Amino acid sequence: MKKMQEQYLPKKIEKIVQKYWEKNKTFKVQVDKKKEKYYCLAMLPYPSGDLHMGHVRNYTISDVISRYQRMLGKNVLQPIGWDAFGLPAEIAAIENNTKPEIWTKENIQKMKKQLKSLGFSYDWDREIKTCDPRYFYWEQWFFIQLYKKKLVYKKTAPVNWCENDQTILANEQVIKGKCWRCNTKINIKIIPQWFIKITKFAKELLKNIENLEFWPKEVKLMQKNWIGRSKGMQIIFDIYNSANKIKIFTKNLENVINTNAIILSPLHHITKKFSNTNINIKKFINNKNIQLNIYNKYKYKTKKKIFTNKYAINPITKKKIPIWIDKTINIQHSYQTKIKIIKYNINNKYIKKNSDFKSNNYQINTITNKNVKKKKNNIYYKNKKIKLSKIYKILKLFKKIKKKTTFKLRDWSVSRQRHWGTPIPMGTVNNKIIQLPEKILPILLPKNQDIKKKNKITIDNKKITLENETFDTFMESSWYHIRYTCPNYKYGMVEKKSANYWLPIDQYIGGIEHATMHLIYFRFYNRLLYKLNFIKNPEPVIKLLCQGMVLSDAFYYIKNKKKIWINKKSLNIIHNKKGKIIQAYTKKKKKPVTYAGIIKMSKSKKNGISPKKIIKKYGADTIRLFIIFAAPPKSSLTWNPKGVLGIYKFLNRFWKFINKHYLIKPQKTKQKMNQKELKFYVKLQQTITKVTYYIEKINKLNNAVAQIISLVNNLIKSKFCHKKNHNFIRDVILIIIKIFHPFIPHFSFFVWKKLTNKKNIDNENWPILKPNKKKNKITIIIQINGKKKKILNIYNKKTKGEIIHKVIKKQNIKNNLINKKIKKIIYIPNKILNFVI
RNA sequence: GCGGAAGUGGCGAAAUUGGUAGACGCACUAGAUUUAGGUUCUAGCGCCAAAUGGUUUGCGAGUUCGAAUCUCGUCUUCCGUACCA
Repeated sequence: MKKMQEQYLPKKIEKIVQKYWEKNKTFKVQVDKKKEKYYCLAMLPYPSGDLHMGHVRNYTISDVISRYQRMLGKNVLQPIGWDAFGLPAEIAAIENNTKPEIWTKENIQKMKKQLKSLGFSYDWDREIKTCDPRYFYWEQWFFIQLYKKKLVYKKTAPVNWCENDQTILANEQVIKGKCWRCNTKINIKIIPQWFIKITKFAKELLKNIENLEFWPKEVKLMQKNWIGRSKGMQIIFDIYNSANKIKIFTKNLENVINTNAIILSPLHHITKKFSNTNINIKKFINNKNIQLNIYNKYKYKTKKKIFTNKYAINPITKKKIPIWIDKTINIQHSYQTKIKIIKYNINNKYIKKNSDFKSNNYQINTITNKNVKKKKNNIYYKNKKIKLSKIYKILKLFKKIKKKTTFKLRDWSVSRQRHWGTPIPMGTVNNKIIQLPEKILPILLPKNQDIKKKNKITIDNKKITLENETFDTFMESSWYHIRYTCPNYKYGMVEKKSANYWLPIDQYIGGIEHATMHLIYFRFYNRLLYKLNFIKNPEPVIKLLCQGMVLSDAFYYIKNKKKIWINKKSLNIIHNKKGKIIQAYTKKKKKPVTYAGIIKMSKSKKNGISPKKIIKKYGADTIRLFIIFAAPPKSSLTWNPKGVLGIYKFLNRFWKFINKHYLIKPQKTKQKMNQKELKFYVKLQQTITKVTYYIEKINKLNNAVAQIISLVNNLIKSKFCHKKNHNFIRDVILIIIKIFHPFIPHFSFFVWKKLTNKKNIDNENWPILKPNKKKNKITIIIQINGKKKKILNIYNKKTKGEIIHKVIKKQNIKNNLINKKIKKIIYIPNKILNFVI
């Protein structure tokens, strides 16, 4: 037996272990029908440069779960790849005077190396790069299939337009209504774009949310609201002195009676008609004055609303209702749904501010919670009681009303006016749209990076003008989970045999920010592939885990009215006695800075911590263990350098402790456990049960680690370490190492090899210990009016009467009960005894 | 604006889902060991109080024998809001 290093040297051991895994392809998996499969997937990273802490967290959680499932004897698939197309590559290419593909490739190389240094158990043979033609080939092919099925179409839609740069901007590139580069005011441009008919599946996507048993309820709720089904009625309003009509959707007829204004979006077709005869409206709704995505009404500095001088006629009350145009109505939304009714509440700001509403003085019944029930089926108009059902019948007779169900969900716009993306496999011949023949796929990216130029090809003597736009990158990330099951399959999009075996994903892990968009597209795309008979499951994911963000301290000072962010390292920070930051100033110039609190790690705020440096200093196992231990996966995590050091010290202690005991050869004779050992054995058994529960049932990995750390510290401090029964300690260490393995795989790999002198821990099973029967100690809390007064330990079952009898003899209970009348005694067996006085 | 979530010591957090609030760890304090730092070990540690004890889960009400947990109101922070990924 070789002597183990006294010192814990993670750098050395981690390299050895990682090389072993790589050489032996330990985590390569294949279809094996004899084994139960487990597909564990973390959302694929965008190759932005270096790995950041958010990645480390996401992939560590995924790896812990994968390794745990592997120890349960399952065939675990944990793949990784790169979401390689996207806007940042184009921006970086311009800034660094390079090409997006070169920048992306370099980043992938860097980040791959960093991922490997963290010891994640990926099947690297399945690595996918979405910018690889072998990948997007099938995306283009599938789009053509959808086109054939009439599930895609082209229509006009608004985009952000910068007049100065003559480019279309992403929402992110618009800051406070201005271009982020040249500060020009942004306006909208309406251009033709490709759409996928996700709305056709709105009902199904909504209904199936109920079947997602192991998804977080907040995600399900957000998706429900995003799809936004509402059942109601469509009512037709005539326009006064005009042949035009306005269709209105409402859930409640009462609202219509009380309506005192109709508000149109600037892009509504009626608005356009009005603008033809009214210069003021024309000026007001000029594209230059309208912006996309205004969430808050008060962001517009200029006039937000304009009265059209037109009135609609309320089909119920026959009153004239003023029609207004409001720029702050979400354009994207109202572009389709067309109309909005103002609320009937008399306190509404619209009514208070605008006299036009006031002049329209018919009776308004403000509804309060109290009288809403009474009025449910009736309304009061001019003090007369009218049945709602009667109104409905009359309106229906005149064809002014019909039942309607609407959805908030809009069709998926997939066109992007970008170079660095999957080319859309469509074209035009003599201005007529055609799909490209499948035989010429994949359509590669044009060498010419200028998006404004259209390329032409000749096929079968036809001159085809190619679509110069590319797909939304959500397209790539919507089906990668399927391609991972057959990444190198040449004869089709999906190899059914592998897909049927591996899918659906058993555990999917990613940030909560993807709760609606990505995860809805993901479900939608999976459903499409299911409908077209490529895969067997309509839903992609059984269990979903959404992890929080990684935060850290941030500091800034003000220069020229701008915040200049500064890294913690170049500051002297003064804490108060209790450790709170009270002051900070720069090391060099002693300039005071402002503490911005604990915020999301980002390059721009200069508060990022490089995982690379931490790995170099303390090793992968330390960073893995810390990031899991520091916070529950769901909540955000604050980076604490001292906490990392604490974990490192802990691993050191554990390493040295093992070193002390493994050197002793196992004893041949079996010995019985003594009392202390038996007690520890019970704790070990309980710990395994808890750790299993925390990992598998509630994903509270931080609690699992807390349990193990506590157990190890208990072991190190225990007095039986130097007793004769070395076998006991050896056995205990081996079991602890097993349950610790998913978290610190290098550490455990090395220790296991040394202790067992043969085997590989990667093939070990999760330990199960039989509970050791012990005398049952029962703790009963004695309360007076629900407040704890005493803790009573009993060893044999006792009746309520016996316990009360015993308790009221105790001095402090006696004191509390003197001269008091006991109203009630509540007894919950083996738990609580509460005197109500 | 709309949708979702969170708020517990100096800090990260725990609380078996309505039943001992603060497990586990960091930081801090005191002592021991030590070679300067670090390491390691022992003890203490929500707040008030010398102490019996009292009081504490953003704030304000309510339900209950009993509330961090349920209900209503309110404040703050974070995520998303359809072209960042």
